Amino acid sequence: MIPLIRGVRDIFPPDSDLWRHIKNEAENLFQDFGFSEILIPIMEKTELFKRSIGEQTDIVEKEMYTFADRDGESATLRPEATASIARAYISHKMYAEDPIRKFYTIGPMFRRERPQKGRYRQFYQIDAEIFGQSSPYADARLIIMLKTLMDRLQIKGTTLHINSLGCFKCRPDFNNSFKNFLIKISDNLCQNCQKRANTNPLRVLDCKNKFCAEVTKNAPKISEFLCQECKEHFETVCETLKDTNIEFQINSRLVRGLDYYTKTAFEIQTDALGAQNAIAGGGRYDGLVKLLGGPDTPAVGFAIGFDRLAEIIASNNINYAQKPEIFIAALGKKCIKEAFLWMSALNTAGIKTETEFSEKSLKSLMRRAGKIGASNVIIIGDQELEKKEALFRDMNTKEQIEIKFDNPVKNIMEILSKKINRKKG
RNA sequence: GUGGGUGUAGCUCAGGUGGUAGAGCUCCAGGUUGUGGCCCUGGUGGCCGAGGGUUCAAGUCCCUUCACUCACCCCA
Repeated sequence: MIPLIRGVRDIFPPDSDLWRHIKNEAENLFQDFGFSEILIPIMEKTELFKRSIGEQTDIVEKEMYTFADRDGESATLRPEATASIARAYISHKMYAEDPIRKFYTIGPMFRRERPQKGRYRQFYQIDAEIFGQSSPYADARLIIMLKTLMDRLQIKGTTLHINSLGCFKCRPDFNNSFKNFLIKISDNLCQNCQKRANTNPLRVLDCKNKFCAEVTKNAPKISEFLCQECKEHFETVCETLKDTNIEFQINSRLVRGLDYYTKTAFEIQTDALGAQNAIAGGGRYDGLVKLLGGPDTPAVGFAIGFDRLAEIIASNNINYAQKPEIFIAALGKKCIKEAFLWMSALNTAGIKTETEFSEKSLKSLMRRAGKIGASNVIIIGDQELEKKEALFRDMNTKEQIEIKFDNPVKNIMEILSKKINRKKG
């Protein structure tokens, strides 16, 4: 047997049933919010991710699946979706026809980290982005959409953390002040943070080391440095969330791992997945489109960890598998042939129907019908074949009635619709 | 990249001081003539992660290796 590549996995029933449920809920919701689907490549030129995510980030430095294509070009398996969507926005000059665009995409991402709970090398993200709207209402709308999805999927015990990272005008001031602070307390920081103090100071805030958290307690806060524009922006986002009854907490230590974020940053956290506490994260990235060679375009987006969502929902033990409406139990060769024809006709008519192709006892067939959760069983044996009347059994009520062989699809649909009416009535 | 834990049937796991593998669930077939979920009976299924060593004899001891897993790191 050929083993799997580390960090990748197969998703199959019952998990894949749950996955389909999540995907459907997300897509329906996004459509309601006016988002269109965009499909983007699994791989891109390496340069795209280096430029957008940032050379100094962990993702680019050590986690990307980068390889030389046969012509020598450096290609990379996408570690996230935002860069590609921004690239697509620019390369098709979408802004020319309508600068305001709302997209979503669902698919696999690749990062070469050490696998652990809720973390895989091939993992799936549900991603949504808004281009061309600088208003804080765009941020709020996205967060509302995200929260609504969590509610619809019945994800409980989550907290929404939100922060503002400032913009290109005010963040440098904070960075300088923060760096100076770090230099003073440098000796008390962990080794990692001492390094980060130079390369990517904001990340020090994110350190889980207790001592680092302690000594940075009195560090300058980014909120004190925000320019008027950023401040108002953040306040409006927070107010809007309050007005729409969305609970959140302002977390001044929330920093994101990608360089392109500006202003609003947010994360949905859970304690259900061990160390992997983020199930969704996002924020505003007003500089990215320009950085990638497009016009100056504001943008905001988020990504949800699909695998993590699925793992949380799976603990509810709800079965999302499709169950057949009808199972045809056929006894003997002739009846199996008849059953096959009925099944095909019913499938074509849109009724979920199954049958068994091999000759088995009725008991065995009934067991199978019960096992796969069929609501009704149609029995066709030699007696029925002769009378040209099959037996229709309701598996819940155990009622059995006879149905004529002529036009079985029509007869069966009539029975089924009567039942639905009875349930409604 | 660094540490800890674990590797025995499809799944969950038993297998003191070494003597050539078990249970529950699943699956399959029966429990009298053509009817499911419960129950009963029987059956299928494992080179005990892989390689090497010690021994008359190793799932059980030693070494090596691989995989999985959790944590650090980082993020979704």
